[in-house]
Amino acid sequence: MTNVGEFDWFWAEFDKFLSQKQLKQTQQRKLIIDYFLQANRHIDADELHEIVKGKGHNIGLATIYRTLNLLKDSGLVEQRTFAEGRSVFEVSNPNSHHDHLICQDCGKIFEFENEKIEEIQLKIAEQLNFSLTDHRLELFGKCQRKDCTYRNKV
Amino acid sequence: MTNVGEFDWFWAEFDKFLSQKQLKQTQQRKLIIDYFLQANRHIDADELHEIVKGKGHNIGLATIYRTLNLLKDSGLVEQRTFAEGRSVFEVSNPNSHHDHLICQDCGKIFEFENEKIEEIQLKIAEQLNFSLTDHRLELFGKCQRKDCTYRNKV
DNA sequence: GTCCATGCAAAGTATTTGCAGCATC
DNA sequence: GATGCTGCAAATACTTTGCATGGAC
Repeated sequence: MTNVGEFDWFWAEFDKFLSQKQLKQTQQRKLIIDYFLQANRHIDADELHEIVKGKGHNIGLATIYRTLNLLKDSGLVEQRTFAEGRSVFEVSNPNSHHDHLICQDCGKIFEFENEKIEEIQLKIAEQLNFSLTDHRLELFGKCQRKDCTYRNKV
Repeated sequence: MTNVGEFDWFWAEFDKFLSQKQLKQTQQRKLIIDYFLQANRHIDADELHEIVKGKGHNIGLATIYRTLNLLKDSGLVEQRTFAEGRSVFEVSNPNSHHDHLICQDCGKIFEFENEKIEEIQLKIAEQLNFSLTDHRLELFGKCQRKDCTYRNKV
Protein backbone atom coordinates (compact mmCIF):
# COMPACT_ATOMS: atom_id res chain seq x y z
CA MET A 1 0.00 0.00 0.00
CA THR A 2 1.77 3.12 -1.14
CA ASN A 3 1.20 5.92 1.25
CA VAL A 4 3.75 8.52 0.26
CA GLY A 5 1.48 11.31 1.30
CA GLU A 6 0.33 12.42 -2.11
CA PHE A 7 -3.25 11.88 -1.09
CA ASP A 8 -3.03 12.74 2.57
CA TRP A 9 -5.30 15.72 1.94
CA PHE A 10 -7.84 13.38 0.43
CA TRP A 11 -7.82 11.03 3.39
CA ALA A 12 -8.00 13.92 5.81
CA GLU A 13 -11.06 15.30 4.05
CA PHE A 14 -12.66 11.91 3.82
CA ASP A 15 -12.11 11.13 7.51
CA LYS A 16 -13.64 14.48 8.36
CA PHE A 17 -16.63 13.64 6.20
CA LEU A 18 -17.05 10.25 7.86
CA SER A 19 -17.05 11.58 11.38
CA GLN A 20 -19.36 14.45 10.49
CA LYS A 21 -21.87 11.95 9.17
CA GLN A 22 -21.20 9.48 11.98
CA LEU A 23 -20.04 6.87 9.51
CA LYS A 24 -17.31 4.33 10.01
CA GLN A 25 -13.93 3.79 8.48
CA THR A 26 -13.55 0.19 7.37
CA GLN A 27 -10.96 -2.12 5.86
CA GLN A 28 -12.95 -2.31 2.62
CA ARG A 29 -13.32 1.41 2.23
CA LYS A 30 -9.62 1.92 2.82
CA LEU A 31 -8.72 -0.65 0.21
CA ILE A 32 -11.19 0.51 -2.40
CA ILE A 33 -10.25 4.15 -2.05
CA ASP A 34 -6.55 3.34 -2.02
CA TYR A 35 -6.76 1.47 -5.32
CA PHE A 36 -9.04 4.14 -6.70
CA LEU A 37 -6.47 6.82 -5.93
CA GLN A 38 -3.62 4.71 -7.23
CA ALA A 39 -5.41 4.19 -10.52
CA ASN A 40 -5.27 7.94 -10.91
CA ARG A 41 -7.63 8.01 -13.88
CA HIS A 42 -11.26 7.83 -14.88
CA ILE A 43 -12.46 4.50 -13.69
CA ASP A 44 -15.80 2.76 -13.41
CA ALA A 45 -17.12 0.55 -10.65
CA ASP A 46 -16.53 -2.68 -12.51
CA GLU A 47 -12.92 -1.87 -13.39
CA LEU A 48 -12.22 -0.96 -9.80
CA HIS A 49 -13.83 -4.19 -8.66
CA GLU A 50 -11.60 -6.17 -10.99
CA ILE A 51 -8.50 -4.44 -9.66
CA VAL A 52 -9.45 -5.08 -6.05
CA LYS A 53 -10.33 -8.70 -6.77
CA GLY A 54 -7.13 -9.11 -8.75
CA LYS A 55 -5.19 -8.15 -5.65
CA GLY A 56 -6.80 -11.01 -3.80
CA HIS A 57 -9.45 -9.14 -1.83
CA ASN A 58 -12.95 -10.52 -1.61
CA ILE A 59 -15.01 -7.36 -1.83
CA GLY A 60 -18.46 -7.28 -3.37
CA LEU A 61 -19.29 -5.08 -6.31
CA ALA A 62 -22.08 -3.53 -4.24
CA THR A 63 -19.52 -2.28 -1.76
CA ILE A 64 -17.56 -0.69 -4.59
CA TYR A 65 -20.68 1.16 -5.67
CA ARG A 66 -21.51 2.13 -2.12
CA THR A 67 -18.02 3.46 -1.54
CA LEU A 68 -17.93 5.40 -4.79
CA ASN A 69 -21.30 6.92 -3.99
CA LEU A 70 -20.01 7.83 -0.58
CA LEU A 71 -17.04 9.58 -2.17
CA LYS A 72 -19.41 11.37 -4.50
CA ASP A 73 -21.56 12.49 -1.57
CA SER A 74 -18.46 13.79 0.16
CA GLY A 75 -17.74 15.92 -2.89
CA LEU A 76 -14.23 14.51 -3.15
CA VAL A 77 -15.03 12.55 -6.27
CA GLU A 78 -17.04 13.35 -9.36
CA GLN A 79 -19.21 11.03 -11.34
CA ARG A 80 -19.30 11.43 -15.11
CA THR A 81 -21.17 9.74 -17.90
CA PHE A 82 -19.01 9.79 -20.99
CA ALA A 83 -20.35 6.82 -22.86
CA GLU A 84 -23.90 5.64 -22.65
CA GLY A 85 -24.87 3.51 -19.72
CA ARG A 86 -21.68 3.61 -17.74
CA SER A 87 -20.42 6.04 -15.14
CA VAL A 88 -16.80 6.79 -14.42
CA PHE A 89 -15.42 8.42 -11.32
CA GLU A 90 -12.49 10.74 -10.76
CA VAL A 91 -11.03 12.82 -7.97
CA SER A 92 -12.53 16.28 -8.14
CA ASN A 93 -9.80 18.84 -7.78
CA PRO A 94 -11.55 22.06 -6.83
CA ASN A 95 -8.52 24.17 -7.64
CA SER A 96 -8.04 23.17 -11.23
CA HIS A 97 -11.24 22.76 -13.13
CA HIS A 98 -10.13 20.68 -16.05
CA ASP A 99 -12.12 19.53 -19.05
CA HIS A 100 -11.85 16.54 -21.34
CA LEU A 101 -10.83 15.78 -24.86
CA ILE A 102 -11.86 12.31 -25.93
CA CYS A 103 -10.59 10.29 -28.87
CA GLN A 104 -13.51 8.69 -30.64
CA ASP A 105 -11.31 5.97 -32.07
CA CYS A 106 -9.27 4.68 -29.16
CA GLY A 107 -11.34 6.12 -26.32
CA LYS A 108 -8.38 7.77 -24.60
CA ILE A 109 -9.23 10.79 -22.52
CA PHE A 110 -6.98 13.85 -22.32
CA GLU A 111 -7.39 16.73 -19.94
CA PHE A 112 -6.99 20.44 -20.45
CA GLU A 113 -7.73 23.74 -18.82
CA ASN A 114 -8.67 27.05 -20.34
CA GLU A 115 -9.37 30.18 -18.36
CA LYS A 116 -10.81 32.12 -21.27
CA ILE A 117 -13.59 29.57 -21.70
CA GLU A 118 -14.38 29.73 -18.00
CA GLU A 119 -14.70 33.50 -18.24
CA ILE A 120 -17.05 33.34 -21.19
CA GLN A 121 -19.17 30.77 -19.40
CA LEU A 122 -19.63 33.13 -16.49
CA LYS A 123 -20.74 35.88 -18.86
CA ILE A 124 -23.22 33.60 -20.59
CA ALA A 125 -24.73 32.50 -17.31
CA GLU A 126 -24.99 36.10 -16.20
CA GLN A 127 -26.78 37.10 -19.38
CA LEU A 128 -29.30 34.29 -18.92
CA ASN A 129 -29.77 35.19 -15.27
CA PHE A 130 -28.21 32.04 -13.91
CA SER A 131 -25.90 31.65 -10.98
CA LEU A 132 -23.31 29.22 -12.26
CA THR A 133 -22.18 26.41 -10.00
CA ASP A 134 -20.44 23.97 -12.30
CA HIS A 135 -19.78 23.02 -15.87
CA ARG A 136 -18.75 20.18 -18.08
CA LEU A 137 -16.97 20.55 -21.39
CA GLU A 138 -16.09 17.60 -23.54
CA LEU A 139 -14.41 17.74 -26.91
CA PHE A 140 -14.60 14.76 -29.22
CA GLY A 141 -12.17 14.06 -31.99
CA LYS A 142 -9.46 11.85 -33.39
CA CYS A 143 -6.11 11.71 -31.71
CA GLN A 144 -3.03 11.29 -33.87
CA ARG A 145 -1.27 8.83 -31.60
CA LYS A 146 0.57 5.97 -33.23
CA ASP A 147 -1.02 3.48 -30.87
CA CYS A 148 -4.56 4.74 -31.39
CA THR A 149 -6.46 1.51 -31.71
CA TYR A 150 -9.32 2.76 -33.82
CA ARG A 151 -11.44 0.84 -31.38
CA ASN A 152 -14.76 2.10 -32.65
CA LYS A 153 -14.05 2.18 -36.34
CA VAL A 154 -16.99 0.86 -38.35
CA MET B 1 -50.70 15.41 -37.91
CA THR B 2 -49.23 18.83 -38.48
CA ASN B 3 -47.20 18.89 -41.61
CA VAL B 4 -46.65 22.55 -42.24
CA GLY B 5 -43.30 21.88 -43.80
CA GLU B 6 -41.12 22.94 -40.92
CA PHE B 7 -39.48 19.56 -40.90
CA ASP B 8 -39.62 18.73 -44.57
CA TRP B 9 -35.85 18.86 -44.70
CA PHE B 10 -35.75 16.30 -41.92
CA TRP B 11 -38.09 13.90 -43.68
CA ALA B 12 -36.24 14.34 -46.95
CA GLU B 13 -32.95 13.44 -45.27
CA PHE B 14 -34.48 10.54 -43.43
CA ASP B 15 -36.09 9.10 -46.56
CA LYS B 16 -32.74 9.37 -48.31
CA PHE B 17 -31.13 7.53 -45.42
CA LEU B 18 -33.74 4.79 -45.53
CA SER B 19 -33.38 4.09 -49.24
CA GLN B 20 -29.59 4.22 -49.04
CA LYS B 21 -29.69 1.52 -46.39
CA GLN B 22 -32.52 -0.35 -48.13
CA LEU B 23 -34.73 0.10 -45.13
CA LYS B 24 -38.47 0.64 -45.16
CA GLN B 25 -40.70 3.52 -44.26
CA THR B 26 -43.46 2.34 -41.95
CA GLN B 27 -46.54 3.70 -40.22
CA GLN B 28 -44.87 3.33 -36.84
CA ARG B 29 -41.72 5.16 -37.84
CA LYS B 30 -43.77 8.00 -39.30
CA LEU B 31 -45.82 8.34 -36.15
CA ILE B 32 -42.91 8.12 -33.75
CA ILE B 33 -40.80 10.62 -35.64
CA ASP B 34 -43.73 12.97 -36.11
CA TYR B 35 -44.41 13.10 -32.38
CA PHE B 36 -40.72 13.35 -31.70
CA LEU B 37 -40.41 16.39 -33.94
CA GLN B 38 -43.58 17.94 -32.54
CA ALA B 39 -42.25 17.61 -29.02
CA ASN B 40 -39.42 19.86 -30.11
CA ARG B 41 -37.37 19.28 -27.00
CA HIS B 42 -35.05 16.85 -25.26
CA ILE B 43 -37.05 13.71 -24.84
CA ASP B 44 -36.32 10.17 -23.75
CA ALA B 45 -37.67 6.92 -25.11
CA ASP B 46 -40.16 6.41 -22.33
CA GLU B 47 -41.65 9.90 -22.57
CA LEU B 48 -42.04 9.48 -26.31
CA HIS B 49 -43.68 6.13 -25.77
CA GLU B 50 -46.17 7.68 -23.36
CA ILE B 51 -47.03 10.40 -25.86
CA VAL B 52 -47.57 7.93 -28.67
CA LYS B 53 -49.64 5.64 -26.47
CA GLY B 54 -51.61 8.62 -25.19
CA LYS B 55 -52.65 9.37 -28.75
CA GLY B 56 -54.14 5.90 -28.98
CA HIS B 57 -51.41 4.13 -30.91
CA ASN B 58 -50.34 0.67 -29.88
CA ILE B 59 -46.61 0.88 -30.46
CA GLY B 60 -44.10 -1.07 -28.40
CA LEU B 61 -41.38 0.61 -26.40
CA ALA B 62 -38.85 -1.49 -28.30
CA THR B 63 -39.94 0.12 -31.55
CA ILE B 64 -39.46 3.55 -30.01
CA TYR B 65 -35.90 2.59 -29.10
CA ARG B 66 -35.28 1.07 -32.52
CA THR B 67 -36.57 4.18 -34.26
CA LEU B 68 -34.56 6.56 -32.09
CA ASN B 69 -31.44 4.50 -32.71
CA LEU B 70 -32.18 4.61 -36.41
CA LEU B 71 -32.41 8.39 -36.23
CA LYS B 72 -29.15 8.45 -34.35
CA ASP B 73 -27.49 6.29 -37.00
CA SER B 74 -28.76 8.63 -39.67
CA GLY B 75 -27.03 11.48 -37.89
CA LEU B 76 -30.24 13.51 -37.82
CA VAL B 77 -30.67 13.09 -34.09
CA GLU B 78 -28.26 13.24 -31.21
CA GLN B 79 -28.30 11.15 -28.10
CA ARG B 80 -27.27 12.78 -24.84
CA THR B 81 -26.86 11.58 -21.30
CA PHE B 82 -27.61 14.43 -18.93
CA ALA B 83 -28.64 12.54 -15.86
CA GLU B 84 -27.31 9.16 -14.93
CA GLY B 85 -28.89 6.18 -16.55
CA ARG B 86 -31.20 7.88 -18.99
CA SER B 87 -30.63 9.08 -22.53
CA VAL B 88 -32.47 11.93 -24.18
CA PHE B 89 -32.65 12.63 -27.88
CA GLU B 90 -32.82 15.84 -29.86
CA VAL B 91 -32.67 16.93 -33.48
CA SER B 92 -29.08 17.68 -34.36
CA ASN B 93 -28.97 20.91 -36.26
CA PRO B 94 -25.59 20.96 -37.97
CA ASN B 95 -25.80 24.69 -38.66
CA SER B 96 -26.26 25.91 -35.13
CA HIS B 97 -24.23 24.05 -32.60
CA HIS B 98 -25.92 24.97 -29.38
CA ASP B 99 -24.95 24.07 -25.85
CA HIS B 100 -26.89 23.64 -22.65
CA LEU B 101 -27.43 25.46 -19.40
CA ILE B 102 -29.17 23.30 -16.83
CA CYS B 103 -30.91 24.44 -13.67
CA GLN B 104 -29.94 22.15 -10.83
CA ASP B 105 -33.10 23.00 -8.92
CA CYS B 106 -35.92 22.65 -11.42
CA GLY B 107 -34.09 20.66 -14.08
CA LYS B 108 -35.05 23.02 -16.90
CA ILE B 109 -32.65 23.09 -19.81
CA PHE B 110 -31.81 26.29 -21.69
CA GLU B 111 -29.83 26.52 -24.89
CA PHE B 112 -27.20 28.98 -25.99
CA GLU B 113 -24.57 29.46 -28.63
CA ASN B 114 -21.17 31.11 -28.43
CA GLU B 115 -18.78 31.41 -31.30
CA LYS B 116 -15.85 32.49 -29.20
CA ILE B 117 -15.93 29.26 -27.25
CA GLU B 118 -16.06 27.24 -30.44
CA GLU B 119 -12.97 29.07 -31.69
CA ILE B 120 -11.05 28.39 -28.51
CA GLN B 121 -12.01 24.75 -28.66
CA LEU B 122 -10.54 24.44 -32.12
CA LYS B 123 -7.30 25.98 -30.89
CA ILE B 124 -7.10 23.64 -27.93
CA ALA B 125 -7.66 20.60 -30.12
CA GLU B 126 -5.02 21.83 -32.53
CA GLN B 127 -2.49 22.27 -29.74
CA LEU B 128 -3.12 18.74 -28.52
CA ASN B 129 -2.92 17.38 -32.05
CA PHE B 130 -6.54 16.37 -32.29
CA SER B 131 -8.88 16.73 -35.19
CA LEU B 132 -12.06 17.94 -33.56
CA THR B 133 -15.34 16.41 -34.65
CA ASP B 134 -17.78 17.39 -31.96
CA HIS B 135 -18.16 18.83 -28.51
CA ARG B 136 -20.50 19.02 -25.61
CA LEU B 137 -20.68 21.89 -23.16
CA GLU B 138 -23.02 21.90 -20.24
CA LEU B 139 -23.30 24.62 -17.63
CA PHE B 140 -24.97 23.89 -14.33
CA GLY B 141 -26.46 26.50 -12.07
CA LYS B 142 -29.56 27.95 -10.50
CA CYS B 143 -32.10 29.73 -12.64
CA GLN B 144 -33.95 32.70 -11.20
CA ARG B 145 -37.35 31.81 -12.62
CA LYS B 146 -40.36 32.38 -10.41
CA ASP B 147 -41.69 28.91 -11.17
CA CYS B 148 -38.41 27.15 -10.45
CA THR B 149 -39.59 24.17 -8.49
CA TYR B 150 -36.45 23.53 -6.47
CA ARG B 151 -37.06 19.94 -7.40
CA ASN B 152 -33.76 18.62 -6.14
CA LYS B 153 -33.39 20.71 -3.04
CA VAL B 154 -32.01 18.66 -0.18
C1' DG C 1 -42.79 -12.95 -52.88
C1' DT C 2 -38.89 -11.33 -50.37
C1' DC C 3 -37.25 -9.07 -46.60
C1' DC C 4 -37.57 -5.93 -43.25
C1' DA C 5 -40.25 -4.25 -39.16
C1' DT C 6 -43.19 -4.95 -35.27
C1' DG C 7 -44.98 -6.43 -30.66
C1' DC C 8 -44.21 -9.12 -27.06
C1' DA C 9 -41.50 -11.19 -23.75
C1' DA C 10 -37.09 -12.46 -22.38
C1' DA C 11 -32.37 -11.28 -21.91
C1' DG C 12 -28.73 -7.94 -21.03
C1' DT C 13 -26.30 -4.18 -18.47
C1' DA C 14 -25.48 -0.98 -14.85
C1' DT C 15 -26.75 0.07 -10.37
C1' DT C 16 -29.35 -0.24 -5.94
C1' DT C 17 -31.45 -2.51 -2.03
C1' DG C 18 -32.97 -6.10 1.65
C1' DC C 19 -31.15 -9.00 4.91
C1' DA C 20 -28.44 -11.69 8.21
C1' DG C 21 -24.01 -11.80 10.09
C1' DC C 22 -19.89 -9.04 11.19
C1' DA C 23 -16.80 -5.06 12.19
C1' DT C 24 -16.13 -0.54 14.09
C1' DC C 25 -16.70 2.96 17.38
C1' DG D 1 -22.95 -3.22 22.98
C1' DA D 2 -25.24 -0.39 19.55
C1' DT D 3 -25.13 0.78 15.07
C1' DG D 4 -23.32 0.96 10.73
C1' DC D 5 -21.09 -2.07 7.07
C1' DT D 6 -20.49 -6.12 4.16
C1' DG D 7 -21.40 -9.92 0.88
C1' DC D 8 -24.72 -12.10 -1.37
C1' DA D 9 -28.68 -12.39 -4.05
C1' DA D 10 -32.70 -10.31 -5.53
C1' DA D 11 -34.67 -6.20 -7.32
C1' DT D 12 -34.76 -2.21 -10.26
C1' DA D 13 -34.17 0.76 -14.30
C1' DC D 14 -32.95 1.37 -18.93
C1' DT D 15 -32.09 -0.71 -23.27
C1' DT D 16 -31.45 -4.51 -26.57
C1' DT D 17 -32.59 -8.90 -28.76
C1' DG D 18 -35.05 -13.38 -30.35
C1' DC D 19 -38.90 -14.92 -32.53
C1' DA D 20 -43.19 -15.51 -35.00
C1' DT D 21 -46.37 -12.67 -37.47
C1' DG D 22 -47.50 -8.84 -40.39
C1' DG D 23 -46.44 -5.06 -43.63
C1' DA D 24 -43.67 -2.53 -47.23
C1' DC D 25 -41.62 -2.62 -51.63
